Amino acid sequence: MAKNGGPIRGADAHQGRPVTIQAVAKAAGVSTATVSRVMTGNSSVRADLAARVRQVADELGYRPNPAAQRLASGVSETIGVVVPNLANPYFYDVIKAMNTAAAAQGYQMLIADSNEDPDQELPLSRSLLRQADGLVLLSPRMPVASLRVLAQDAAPVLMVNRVVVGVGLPTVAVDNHSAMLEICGHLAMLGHRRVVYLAGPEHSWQNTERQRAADQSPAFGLQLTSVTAGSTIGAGHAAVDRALELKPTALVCFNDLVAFGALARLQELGLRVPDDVSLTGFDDIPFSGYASPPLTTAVSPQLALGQRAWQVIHQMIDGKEPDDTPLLKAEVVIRHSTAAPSVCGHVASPQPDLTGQTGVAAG
Amino acid sequence: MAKNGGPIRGADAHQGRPVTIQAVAKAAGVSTATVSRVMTGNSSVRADLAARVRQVADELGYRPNPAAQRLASGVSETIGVVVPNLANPYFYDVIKAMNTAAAAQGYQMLIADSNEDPDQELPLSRSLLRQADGLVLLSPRMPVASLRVLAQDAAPVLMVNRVVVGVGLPTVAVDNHSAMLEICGHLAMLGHRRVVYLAGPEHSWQNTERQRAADQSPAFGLQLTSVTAGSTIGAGHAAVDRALELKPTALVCFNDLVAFGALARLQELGLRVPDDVSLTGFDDIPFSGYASPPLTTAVSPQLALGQRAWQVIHQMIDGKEPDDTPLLKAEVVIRHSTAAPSVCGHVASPQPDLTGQTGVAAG
DNA sequence: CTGTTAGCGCGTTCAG
DNA sequence: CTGAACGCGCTAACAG
Repeated sequence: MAKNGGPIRGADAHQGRPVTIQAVAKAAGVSTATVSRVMTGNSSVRADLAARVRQVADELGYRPNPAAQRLASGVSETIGVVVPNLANPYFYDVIKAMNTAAAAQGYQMLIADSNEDPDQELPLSRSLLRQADGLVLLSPRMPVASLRVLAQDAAPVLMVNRVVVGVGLPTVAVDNHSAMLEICGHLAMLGHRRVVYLAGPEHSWQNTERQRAADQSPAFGLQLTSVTAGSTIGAGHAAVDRALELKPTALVCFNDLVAFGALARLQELGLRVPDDVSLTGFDDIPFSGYASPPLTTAVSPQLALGQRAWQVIHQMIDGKEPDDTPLLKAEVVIRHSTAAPSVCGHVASPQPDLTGQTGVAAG
Repeated sequence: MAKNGGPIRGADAHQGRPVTIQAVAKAAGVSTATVSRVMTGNSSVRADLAARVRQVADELGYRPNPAAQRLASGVSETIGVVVPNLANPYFYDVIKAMNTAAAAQGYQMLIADSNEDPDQELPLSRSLLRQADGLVLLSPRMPVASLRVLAQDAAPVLMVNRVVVGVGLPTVAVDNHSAMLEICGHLAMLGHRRVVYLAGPEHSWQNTERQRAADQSPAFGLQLTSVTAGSTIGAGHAAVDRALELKPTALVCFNDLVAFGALARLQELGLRVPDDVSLTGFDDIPFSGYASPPLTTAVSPQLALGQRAWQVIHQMIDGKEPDDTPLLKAEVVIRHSTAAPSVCGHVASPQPDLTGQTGVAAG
C-alpha cells in the first residue's frame, strides 16, 4: 500500500498531480524501464509494445519530469548564456540566432545578465554551468584568471567575441580589427584628418580590437584621438562634448548605440551629419539603417555568429573537438553619415540644402 | 565499500567530479541532513557545528546539485518567460527589468521565443512550466482556449500585456487604450483630419486596444483608416506606400519599430516629418528619443511593468493571492515627429526652414 | 538540535 | 527484447 498511484500529500490533490513514469508503466502493463526506453528512443522495444506505451502515455498526458531526467542522466538539454547587457540589440540579435538554432535541436536557453560587471560573470557562469550542458559567454569582460578557472572545469564553455590566447577556451569571434581599419581608411579617403574615437567599455575585447585599429590610423594620415564613452546611447550622447573640443571632422564610435547617442547630441548642438561632422558606428544593429542619416557602420554578422556559436557549443557538448572557426568577417557598409569634411571646419556656417553625399572636396 | 567517496566511473575521473553533500557530511563528521540544513538555512543547527560545516563545504568547493534539489524539494528558483519576439527592444527592456528584480532574490530566467507563432506558445509554456516555479507570458498571442488550459493547471502563470476576462490568469498590463486616445486627441488638436493607423499583429491584445482607441477617434473629428502593418521595422517600412494612397496628414503607428520603418520610407520618398506628414509611435523604446525627428510616442513603462510582473509572479509562487494591479498608465510624450498639417496636403511644396511645432492651423 | 531513513522520478546496468 | 533493482544528490519527515 506504499506506492499506490496518487500520493495525496502535497497541496495539489485534486487534479494537479503530474503523471509519473510508474503510472504509465502500470497502465500499460509494462515496466518503467520499458516506458523509459520508449520515451528516450535509445534502446529498441518491440514495435507493438512501444506503440501501446506511447498511446497510454499520450492518454495520460505523461511528460517526463526534467529534474529527474537531469539527475539520472546528467543531461539537461539546456545551454547557459551570460551577457553583459541584455538590453543591447547587438547581443540579443546574437542570442536570438543562437536560440533559434538551439531550439531546432530541442535545447533551451538559460540567460543571465551581468550588467557590465566583470565580477559578476564568474559566479553567474559557474551557477549556470551547474544546470546547463554548456555555457556561452558573450563578450565576456571577466579577468583572464576567471576564464582560466572556467576552462579547467573541463566543461563545454565557449567564448564569443573575445579572443584570449593560452586559455583553453574555444572561441567564435568577429574580425573587429580589420573592419575598423576599413572604416578609418574610408574616412581618410574622404579627406578627413582630425578624427576622434569614442571608445567602448574598458574590458571589452571588441573595444580593444577596434581601438587597436584606430591607433594604427596614422598610417592613413589620420590624427586620431580617443575619448572614453562606453557602449550605450547615453554614453555616446555624453561623450560628444568632450570629443568636439578636439575639433574633429569625424567621429568614429565604438558601436551603433554610441553613434546613435552622438548623433542626437550633435543635432541638439545644431551640427549636421555628415555635412559638419561625419559619424560611424559598428555592428549594424537594425536601427542603424533607418536612422537619419543612415549610419555608416560595420556589419558584425549577428546571425552567422549566433549560428556558429550554437554549432560549436553543440559539438563540445557532444564531446567532439570543435572545428576551429576563423574570425568572421565584418563588412563595412557605407551609408549617409559619412562624407567629405566641409572646408570650413566642424562648425559649419549655414548652407544651402545640399543633400550631402557628394560634398566639397577637402584640403 | 559501496559508497566510498569518489566513484571513478564516469569519464571525468581526474578532478572534475563534483563534490556531493555526502562528501561534505563525511568530511565534517555530520550527517547529510545537517549539511542540508546548514546550506538551506531553514532549520536551526548549533552555531559551531554550522560554522564547521560551512567551512568544510567551502574548502571542498561544495555546490549543491540543482537537479537533485529540484527533484527533492520541487523548487527550482527559476521562472519561465515566453516572448513573441526575442528581438524586440520593448520586450527586452521588460525582460531586463524582470530579470533584475528576480535575480535580486536568487531567481533565474528560462526564456523561450515563440517567433510570433501563436501555436508555439502553448507547448513552450507547458515545457517551461515543467521546469520553472512560475511562468510569465509576455504579450501572449495564443488563443483563449490555450490560456484556459494553462490556467487550469493551477500553476503560477502571469500574463503581461494581455487582458482576458474569464480566464483565471492574473494580469499586469499597460493602459494602451487611453494612451492611444491621447495620441489621437493630440493629432486632432493639431488640426489633422485624414489619419491612417498602421496596425500591429493580429493576435496582439495591445494592437486590439490601440485599434479600439483609433476607431473612436471620429469623436475627435479624425477620419481614421487602418492599414495592416505588423510589429517590426520592416513592416512599417512596407506599409507606408499603402497608407499614403489615402493621402493622410498623419501616420499613427502600432509601435515605435513600425514608426521607425515608416519614417525611413517617408524619407526615401522625399517626404519630411513632421512638415509633410506627422508620425507617432508607441512604447518609447530607447531609440525613439534619438531618432530624427525624435518620435512622439507613448511611454509604455517597461521598467515598472517588469518589476511589477516579478512582484506578482513571486507572490503567486509563494502561494499568496496576488494583489490586483490596475492598468499601468502610459504617458504620451510629444516630441518632434508631430506638427500641424501643412496647408497644401501631404505632398508639400518646398518650404522655408520652419522648425515645425507651431505650424499653420489647418482647415 | 541531530542522525536515520525514505523517497523525489527517472535512466540504466544486469539478469533472464 | 524485457523486467527488477539500484542509485543520481538532495530534502523532508521521523525518531531520538
